Amino acid sequence: MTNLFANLSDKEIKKLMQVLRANTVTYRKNINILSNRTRDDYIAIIDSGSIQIIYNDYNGNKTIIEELSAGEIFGSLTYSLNNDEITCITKEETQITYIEYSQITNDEIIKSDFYIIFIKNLIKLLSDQLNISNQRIELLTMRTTRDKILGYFNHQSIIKGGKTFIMPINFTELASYLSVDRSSMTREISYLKEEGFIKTNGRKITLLY
Amino acid sequence: MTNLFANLSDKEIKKLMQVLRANTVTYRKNINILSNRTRDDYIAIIDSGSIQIIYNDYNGNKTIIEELSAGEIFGSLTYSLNNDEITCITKEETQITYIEYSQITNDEIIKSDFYIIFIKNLIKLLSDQLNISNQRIELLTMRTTRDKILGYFNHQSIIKGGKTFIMPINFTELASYLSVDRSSMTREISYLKEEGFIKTNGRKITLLY
DNA sequence: TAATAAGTGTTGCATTTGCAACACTTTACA
DNA sequence: TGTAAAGTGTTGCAAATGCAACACTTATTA
Repeated sequence: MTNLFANLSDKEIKKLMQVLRANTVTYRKNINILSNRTRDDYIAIIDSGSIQIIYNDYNGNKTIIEELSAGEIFGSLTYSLNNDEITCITKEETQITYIEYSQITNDEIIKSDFYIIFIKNLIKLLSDQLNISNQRIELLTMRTTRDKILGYFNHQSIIKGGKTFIMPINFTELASYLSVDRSSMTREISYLKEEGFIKTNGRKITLLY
Repeated sequence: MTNLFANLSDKEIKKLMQVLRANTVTYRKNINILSNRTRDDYIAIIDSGSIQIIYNDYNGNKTIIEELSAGEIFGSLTYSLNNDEITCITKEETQITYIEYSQITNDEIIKSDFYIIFIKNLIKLLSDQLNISNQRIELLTMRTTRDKILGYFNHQSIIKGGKTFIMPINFTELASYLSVDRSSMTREISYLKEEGFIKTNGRKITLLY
């Protein structure tokens, strides 16, 4: 279950959902989930499955900006979704819970015992998402593919606490995350290996500097 | 004053700051404001002035990731600042208010009348910042300089509600925002003008498509 | 387990881009 | 108001990158 409900019992979660007037929808694969929603402010929580956030170009090109999976949130709190340049497509069967933004301070919930916990969870969730976005900006602003790769590896190394670590995503996904051509990225990684900066074995990376 | 205190009277703001145990610091120009802070979670609000968030490369290069000015927030809620790769430098004399994250749910503030307003403001602020970050990611993930420029112009056009608009930043700042070489960007804009996609007059842009 | 899909690594080539070095204009401020 | 600083536009060139087209390996699943 998502962090929005951390430190709450099943019973409290059930109550919370009710008080928040949350509603849950299940979508099949490849559904544009925003097509028939209103423009009101809302929070969408991915209960299960995953979605892609796609930018539609002025001349029909599509760019995958981001992939979100279970536990993550999106909606007007995280994206300006009120234009037709952005679409959200389910990658698989996906269950989503919607909460109207205005409900998070309704009279009933304010009085409840677990309101502070819920608010803290929401702030934490937004904050985490912001950290994730800013982390990615940090990499995307780097000039060269080499810098992006090393920037990513470096960050992983810090997180995992060692010069050797296992990448949490595959190389195809990494290329997409860094927004570079996959084959160019592979080429650059080969150079890095030749020049003795790194060693790789599948997703296992070792920094040699 | 920042949005964190929207819909609150001066008196309430003063009380709030006190209850939150907020403290305000003024820095001179070119000061590394994180150098002597603890690693605890905190929110930093820029009261006046501006700062740059800078990434320090593995071999000494510096990349300006972002510039923040009055009213904006940063801190552990928005950036992972607990490593020495990131530094925050004041661009001018800058006043910053710090609030410990743990204080936002302390016993005293929870009981206050204006707590709900404060919480809504905080969530709004985080949410706005997240929208700004995600908006930038949308542009940074685009393949070519041309796409980034048109993506930016397009977005401005939507915000301003017309094919003609005034850019809120200058071209040098735009190049930095899109993370492309300024001269390459100027070249690409020239091509766009030649090919009849756009017209420019200083910061006034007109889309012709 | 056979067949299909997804992921990886390589390479040639054209294009895009960054870099450097200009000249020129506009803005800031002592 | 004069001078320095900041911003703009241009261009040649080298380097980096995207694209396309492969072959090959590793999952996935009917």
